[in-house]
Amino acid sequence: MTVITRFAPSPTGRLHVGNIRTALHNWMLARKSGGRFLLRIDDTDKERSKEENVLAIRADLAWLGLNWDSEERQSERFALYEAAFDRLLQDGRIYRCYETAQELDLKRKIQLGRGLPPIYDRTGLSLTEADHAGKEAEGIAPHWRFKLDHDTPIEWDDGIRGSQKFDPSQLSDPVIRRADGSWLYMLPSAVDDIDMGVTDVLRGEDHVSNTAVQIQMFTALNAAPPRFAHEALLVGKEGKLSKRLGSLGVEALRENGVEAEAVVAMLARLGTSQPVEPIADRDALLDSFDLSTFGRAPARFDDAELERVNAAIVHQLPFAAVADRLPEGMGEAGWEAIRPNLSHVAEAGDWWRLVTGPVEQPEMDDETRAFLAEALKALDTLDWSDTIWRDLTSTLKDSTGRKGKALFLPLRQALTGMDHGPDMASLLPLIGAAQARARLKQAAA
RNA sequence: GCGCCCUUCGUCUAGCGGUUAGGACGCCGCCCUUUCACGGCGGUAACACGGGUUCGAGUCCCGUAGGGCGUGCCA
Repeated sequence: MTVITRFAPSPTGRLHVGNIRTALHNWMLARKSGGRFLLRIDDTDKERSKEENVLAIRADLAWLGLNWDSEERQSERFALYEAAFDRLLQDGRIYRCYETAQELDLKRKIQLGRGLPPIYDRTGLSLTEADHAGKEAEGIAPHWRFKLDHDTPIEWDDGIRGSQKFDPSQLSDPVIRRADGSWLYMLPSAVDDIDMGVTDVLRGEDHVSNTAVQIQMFTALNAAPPRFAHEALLVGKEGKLSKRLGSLGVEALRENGVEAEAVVAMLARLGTSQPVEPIADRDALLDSFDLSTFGRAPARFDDAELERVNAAIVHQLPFAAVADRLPEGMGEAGWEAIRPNLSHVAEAGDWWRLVTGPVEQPEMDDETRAFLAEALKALDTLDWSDTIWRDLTSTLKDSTGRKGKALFLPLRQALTGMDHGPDMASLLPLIGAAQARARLKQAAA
């Protein structure tokens, strides 16, 4: 059977590392077996859903290379939810309630005060038709709850957490629809998973009790539940990295010059028993993807580690992958000479300036200037080639007797203006004969 | 408060009754490099605590401490 997974963000904000990780794992789960990966925009909440966020979510996923096979929007699927709602209503699995948010809050506080779990007391279930008529006469519309079947224990084999068991009587009947007719997450999600043929639901462990409830919804709708897997959440230094308070957004990562491949490589394996490695090859990552390697303890996300992975990824990037982000005129040879000194692609320009100039040379003493004049003369006797640095230094070594630092440091300083940087052997051919002469001349003067 | 999950080097983790407690990243050192970086090699470093069970416990049980999640007319 074809694996079908989905990523279902609500467009109430932008994606952050926690979201991305879940999206990535779902993408991997599908792609690994040639299955389908769906993007479902959970925008049932008109108030909080913003179109700009939908755009941003698409852009962020695209940037990460998490392509999706189809996109759906819950706001366009209300008819489906309506039908499921009617059916459940017919079957007596939905009932009307009238408590206000404040009343419910109070009830919970009282239960908590008594040391009891804050479970909805099902007052709505015992209302008579006369009660309902009375509310209607008062102009008070009901909100709706799904009635859990207390007699059937809930069980599933979680792809990460193993065997799970829930006693439905320890769960509140969830509100699935507000008085104004708008939908809450629970039912639409289950209905969509059925309708879209989702086979595997992989989400954060903050959803485990939702899964318990939704399994009863699947059953009530006469559908087989998908496979479920709940991954441990990521935590940061400050504590949790929740979807609400998430600090690290994709846009921030991008602005900081982090490569998409670095984000993917790190998030793919963080919290699994496989080491986080700078793997830029998606297929290699896919091959090693395995839910059984996922840990059950929250993993710490460290942005310093992401930076390290990023640097390692940058060192592997081929010229073609970055050509459009490099300074004007910087070819493949330039990229390969400079690449090992970078932690971000954007820094390429800083080093490239050593080639294009102008360079600012440090103060030289008389003796050094004399040596550089000697170097200029030596340069004129040599054929300019890719081995020019070696030719020049060995010639000077013989003629001046200088060696080591005394030999190469003045040359590096005169030629690049700096006392460290990329390998001179690959840099000097890029600087070119004319510029090299000009710089030596200037330094020797 | 209650429920579920979790706790092994600094970090991510392997381990599924008998191990010199393994790997990866970091860190330290060495090599390479006439610089820095890259790369190569080596080293450092851990079973949260207290009780059990057992010939034997990182591994099983109970408790304590600590952490995560849930307990929403959020998703």
